[in-house]
Amino acid sequence: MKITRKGEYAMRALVDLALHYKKGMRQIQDIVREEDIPEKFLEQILLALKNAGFVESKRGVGGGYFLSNPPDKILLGDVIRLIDGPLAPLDCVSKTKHVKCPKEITCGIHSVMLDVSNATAEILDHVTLADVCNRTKGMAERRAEHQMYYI
Amino acid sequence: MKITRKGEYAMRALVDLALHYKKGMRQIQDIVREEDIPEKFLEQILLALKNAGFVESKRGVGGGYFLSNPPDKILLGDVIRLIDGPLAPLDCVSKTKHVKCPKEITCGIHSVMLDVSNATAEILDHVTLADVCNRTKGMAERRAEHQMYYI
DNA sequence: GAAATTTCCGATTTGACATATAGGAATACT
DNA sequence: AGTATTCCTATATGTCAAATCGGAAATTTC
Ligand code: FES
Ligand code: FES
Repeated sequence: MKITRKGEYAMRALVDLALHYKKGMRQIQDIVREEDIPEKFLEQILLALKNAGFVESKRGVGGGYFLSNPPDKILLGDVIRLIDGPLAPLDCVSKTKHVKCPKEITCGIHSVMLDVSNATAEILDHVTLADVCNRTKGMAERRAEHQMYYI
Repeated sequence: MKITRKGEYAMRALVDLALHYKKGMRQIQDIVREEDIPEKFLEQILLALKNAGFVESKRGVGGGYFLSNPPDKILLGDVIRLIDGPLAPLDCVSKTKHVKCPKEITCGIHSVMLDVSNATAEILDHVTLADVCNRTKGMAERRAEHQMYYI
């Protein structure tokens, strides 16, 4: 699983929306300013996220985007699967797999990559947008504490 | 970390060499026949593996390739890093990283991806070529047992 | 020492895909 | 009507994966 810019932008945008959950609409421009993402590219991404049901939107003046569900109900793994495809590092390990290795049934490499794939999914399918926000907050606080020693 | 064909071929070739460790030279043609890999492509790959010290070679009649070290001393993680680059799913998490997220220092996504990266490395930096061979053997045996019920 | 075999090495090709950008249509508010 | 905002499709651009080509260098064999 390689996470592309598109996937990274999608996650960053969703985290941004999570931080503003239940605080009204959030417009593309707002997210662009906050996250430094190419506007037209983000437009495409939000559209995909909308079609997949992660976010909803409203057009016209005062419109914008907002999460369809609470941040603690959105798994990072699902976002990545939508934007960047399977979590598995090798196609032969993912569901929509093509047989590539001539001896797949007894392929040790396949077996190892299955382990990797499961370990990755185990993490990404348990981390929610809310968790990401909390991590960010925790890191910022711990950093602030450290700063205090130098005041 | 996305594993490319090149990386997959590299691993398959090394496993093939591991299975013939201390049994003399193994020529490109032999590996091609056994593993169904494009010959000229495999040539490039073996050359890279040789320059990195994983294999050694001998030219001319009766020449070929062989592992520089015993199969239980070669880690899958090192092979993948050489051929396909960092194990991390995002560049900002790898050593040779470029700052991409504007708030990297307190980025929750970064933190999660670091976990993923570490989990992946934990597996791939403990699996050797010998382990892969054993897994293959184990799978084949278990499969053979199953077959017996149908005889 | 000529011929056959095998690895070594750089250049080139091809197609796919990542990363956008452009331009306008549709919708909603004032 | 006019403005703001999302929606949608098409197009451009560059990079890289995946291979192919052609010959040079080394080694053995005869
Ligand atoms: S089955 Fe995927 S590498 Fe063998
Ligand atoms: S630091 Fe990599 S996504 Fe934020």
